[in-house]
Amino acid sequence: MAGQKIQRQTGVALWRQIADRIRTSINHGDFDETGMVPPETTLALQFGVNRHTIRSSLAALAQEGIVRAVQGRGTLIERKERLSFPISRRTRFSQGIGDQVRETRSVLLAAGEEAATTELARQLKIKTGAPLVRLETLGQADHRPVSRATSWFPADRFGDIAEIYRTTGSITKAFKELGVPDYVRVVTEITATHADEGDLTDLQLSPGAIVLVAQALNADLDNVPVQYSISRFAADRVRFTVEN
Amino acid sequence: MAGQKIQRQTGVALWRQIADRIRTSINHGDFDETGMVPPETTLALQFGVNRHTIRSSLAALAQEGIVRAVQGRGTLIERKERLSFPISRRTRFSQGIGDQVRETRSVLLAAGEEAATTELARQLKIKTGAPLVRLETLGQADHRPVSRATSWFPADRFGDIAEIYRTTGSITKAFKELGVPDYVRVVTEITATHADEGDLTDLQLSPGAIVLVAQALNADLDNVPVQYSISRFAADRVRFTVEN
DNA sequence: TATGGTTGTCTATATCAATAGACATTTAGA
DNA sequence: TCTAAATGTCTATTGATATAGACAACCATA
Repeated sequence: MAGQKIQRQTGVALWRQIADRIRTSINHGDFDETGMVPPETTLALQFGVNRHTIRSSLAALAQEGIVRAVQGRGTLIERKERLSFPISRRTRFSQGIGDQVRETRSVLLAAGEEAATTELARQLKIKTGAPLVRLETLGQADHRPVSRATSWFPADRFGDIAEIYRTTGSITKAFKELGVPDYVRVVTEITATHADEGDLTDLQLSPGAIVLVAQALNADLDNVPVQYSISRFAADRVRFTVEN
Repeated sequence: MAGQKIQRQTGVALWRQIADRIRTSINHGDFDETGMVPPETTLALQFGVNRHTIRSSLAALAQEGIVRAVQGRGTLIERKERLSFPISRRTRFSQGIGDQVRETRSVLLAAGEEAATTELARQLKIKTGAPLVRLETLGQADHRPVSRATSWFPADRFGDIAEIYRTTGSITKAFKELGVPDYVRVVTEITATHADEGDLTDLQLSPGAIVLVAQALNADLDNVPVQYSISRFAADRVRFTVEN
């Protein structure tokens, strides 16, 4: 556990800061030898806070299913994971993390049609107001939610993509059926922010958590934009890897 | 302002959540027409909180120099910025954002020698314990801190890099003097976390802020690793752009 | 100069966050 | 079976967070 001090009177409660730090340490493998978090009294000493504050932190982590406290023994680590998510010209959800998990799945949350806003039109190189298909999807790895994405497709070429996606569960396959045998990632923009209400429910996050936001543009092999998407990842579960 | 509700009893104070949201809206250009933040009473109504809570949020933003309240008129937007930071095979700090700001600068905070840890040795493809030069640098754009980085270089090839960097203020130039005419980014890992104490001081962040963390490996044209670095960016000031 | 809209300041109250201490309960191992 | 070490529970107190209401001070403008 790095010796960074925690911040007081910042609008972020100590128990939350400490919970975030312990979660990071778990993901980093700091406690792999024992498979347990250090005793509450030890942590309280390390962080310079009261034991009750540590208990609040561990309670939050237990709520997330990351640790489990056993009276008399200690606090066991139940789960640790931070998926490495490659971002490259050939970025696809399932491919990159396929070797890190047993099963990846993509679920359609919602679908609909809407007119292109100025921003979406600029990205997809179409006219403002042109019809778009919007898909809301949830990416899962081993039945754990990892990302939630909103994607827009030009409706003239991909009017039926929602239905095809619903049956195949794959954007790549849907594209193939609609005459796009292959596509590439043109650009990805990455930002970070606090989790909103949708993130909390869809990604099963605890409030105050951080999400990584990736805005991506995909194009077919003729360099014509086919998909613009905004994906939100649980920051403590993934890591983006940019291979150049 | 997006209609996301704010979270109560999460360990993150309401005033901080709201401050983050307002800052994002400012950066997004939501208030560009008036150049002002909506009145406190309006914001209180929108977020469903007391006016005093909004005042706490605006006070925090004023502390950051983002807004300035004027009695009788309203709260003026003083500054908005979110630099787009390209990540590519030829990523350098100054080049990518050069057209977005008037001046970029890099300052040496500290330098020293240390032995390679297992992790650093693996990245740089050298032996564990081999001597490394460590540089702590601060990247600035128009005199505003944007990123703080820790870099490691194999000492056998780059033993004098600290001194050369101190005079030139450029890694690229230092490499050139040491016989590396060109170098490329091999891989970049991107994560996000809360700001630590060093971030607060060096990046002039308010506590609880988010930082984007980029761990990067650079290699020379023979594909020999020359630099491993961990950079921390103020998440509300930058956006990573991955061109593929 | 009168008015409406805005920020600034004050008091009061309730709840959350954090500390402090004491003791019970459970487990593993000597 | 005793003991040490760990988590579980309880009470009490302090400071930060949030709400509520009232009013002052200031600005732009009709």
